[in-house]
Amino acid sequence: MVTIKDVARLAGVSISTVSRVINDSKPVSKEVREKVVEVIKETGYRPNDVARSLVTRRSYLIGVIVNDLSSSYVAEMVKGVEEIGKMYDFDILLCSSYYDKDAQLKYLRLLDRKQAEGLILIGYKYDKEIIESVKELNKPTIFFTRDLIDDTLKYVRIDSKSAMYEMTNYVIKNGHKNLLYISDYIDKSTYENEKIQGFKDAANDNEIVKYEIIEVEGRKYKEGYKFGEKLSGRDFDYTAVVCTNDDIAYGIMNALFDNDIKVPEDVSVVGYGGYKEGKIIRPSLTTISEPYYDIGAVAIRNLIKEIEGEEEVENKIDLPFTLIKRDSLNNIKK
Amino acid sequence: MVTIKDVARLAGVSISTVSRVINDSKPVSKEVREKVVEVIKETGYRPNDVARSLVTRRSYLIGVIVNDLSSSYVAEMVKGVEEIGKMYDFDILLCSSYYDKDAQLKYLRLLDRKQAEGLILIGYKYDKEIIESVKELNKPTIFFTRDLIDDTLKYVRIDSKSAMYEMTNYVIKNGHKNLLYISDYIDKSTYENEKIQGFKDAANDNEIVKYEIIEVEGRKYKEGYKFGEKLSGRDFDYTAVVCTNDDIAYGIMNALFDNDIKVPEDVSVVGYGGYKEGKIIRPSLTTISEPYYDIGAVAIRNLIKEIEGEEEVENKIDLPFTLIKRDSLNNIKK
DNA sequence: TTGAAAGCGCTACCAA
DNA sequence: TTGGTAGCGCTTTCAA
Repeated sequence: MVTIKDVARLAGVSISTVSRVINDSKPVSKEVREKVVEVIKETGYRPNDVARSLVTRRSYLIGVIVNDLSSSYVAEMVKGVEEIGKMYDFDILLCSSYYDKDAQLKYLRLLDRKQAEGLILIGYKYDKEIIESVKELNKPTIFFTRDLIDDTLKYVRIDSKSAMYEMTNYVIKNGHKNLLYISDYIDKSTYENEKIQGFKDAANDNEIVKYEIIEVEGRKYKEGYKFGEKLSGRDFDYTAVVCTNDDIAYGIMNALFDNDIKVPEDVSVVGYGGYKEGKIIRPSLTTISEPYYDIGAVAIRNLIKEIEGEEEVENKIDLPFTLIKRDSLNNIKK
Repeated sequence: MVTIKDVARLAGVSISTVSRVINDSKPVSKEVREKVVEVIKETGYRPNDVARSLVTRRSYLIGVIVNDLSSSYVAEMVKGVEEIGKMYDFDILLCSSYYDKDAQLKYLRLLDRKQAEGLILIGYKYDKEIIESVKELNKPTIFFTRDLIDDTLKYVRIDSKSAMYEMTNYVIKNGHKNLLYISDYIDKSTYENEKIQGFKDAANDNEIVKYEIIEVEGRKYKEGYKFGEKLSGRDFDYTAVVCTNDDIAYGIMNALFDNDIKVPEDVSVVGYGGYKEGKIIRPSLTTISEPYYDIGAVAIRNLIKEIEGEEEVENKIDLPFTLIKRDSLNNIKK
């Protein structure tokens, strides 16, 4: 391994000079610079960022803790984080905790020891202990989570109340008067509460609309499917099912399909999230698209701003959603 | 920021002693150890891994370069890499190149400067220049790619020839005698060549089977859909379509569905890959499952073995595939 | 414009 | 069992 010392010796200059040409930090005479550059080329010298980090106290590392990278929306967010991070010469240290609090704590410590300059936490909800640890670290941190329990933290988020309001309204405009809302956890996360509120508001704004809210245990495809089977087995007069997320919607749609109930002819189903599968599944899913890539991108952009001390950064950043109109919702207006 | 020096001073010992208790590297008397531990607790001291790296010449960093994290199979592999890596105290530096050669080169240099101890490259195919750069770095490296152009490199892979043989055979066993194989790039990657060979072998082993091979431009859903539409528009007498990957299969199935051609009643479709969507789509997709998580896990496990100099590691690691029998293939044997 | 030297926070050697 | 110290590879003063 060739070091700055070797280059200096071979070029017949001091290491200070070599440092100057590498970093372009101070004037160096043309001849000397050329000589140094030549030696660097010949030797294939590459500066050691670890040593550099030690003295500059900059790591250009940002720690990202996720629960599960195999959720497509998480991967999409991480992609946004990574790509925009690289634009500003920051690198991503990836940690996946698989919903385990102890793992999250461990990674927090790890990221601190590795001198990460900022943190991005992407997860369903965070324990108070995690929040405390994050605060202790005293590093720029941005959360993306479904449960906003601390107002002093920085979040990137979607206005899910408005989103669900708009979706519900769209369903009603399509002639639906008897709605079923499928929730994952009622009253256990701020995000879900907001969605339910948006749903209720839209329903209540229209007096002839009846609705019911049912909680399923979990928020994955499997639980959606299970509920869909239950629903198939009994008489119901809902004309539309509004799901709190796409995974549940897929599950319900498939269970209905497998039980010969036609979507959207017999009953409409809409989702929330805008996962990739929504356009592949048949009928394609009407849903709210959350801009996951952008969420990641905006999160890291703001984090870097804060790291660089550029300016005061917003604590809460709201990103726009999109209503994606596809085929799983029937227009039943006569 | 509290350093080892502060701890030493506060505990009234030398920094060597503090180092010893942190690392448990040499015997320290009980009383002294307790004192030091106490000071560490009080001050919240955390060792600086950057400084440690500099002197130990270990970074415990592994660089992972991918093309696109939003491919579900890539995310799945990275998840395997990350989780198993963490088990051995290695961290993942994530770089996503979006199919750009220059970005790949840049990340190779970056990872070198950051003192990454090993590299995992996940990509469709690699340019010779990339291969050269990788070799120059002289770091343990493992590839997962569709094009195995250099025998001296280390790969983790699937025996795709056998996999496609088995799939084709299974299709034939279900009574299909007129097959269409959809390839992405004929003769442009070793992996695709192997698949085609497996397909041909299976078809040729059975004299009454006719087949045709068609190349579509690209390997995504979109191209599959385009081809599916073309296919719908004309008369064909294939009874089964064997696709080189799941994305193309989804595209074809949906195009057929949208054109009122029923899968599998009118024509069967099978895929290759085992992406997550395959079990959500209706009819669910018969396909070959490649164990992406395991590929990542095995890759990093072997990389770490090599880094630790534990033993001689295999150059080529073949991982088992699984034939997933689902609903998109019809049994038409009479 | 250049060089010498201090020092970033730590490990590991040698001596006591 | 402990402490002193050299040094990892680099940046950055300070002086020349």
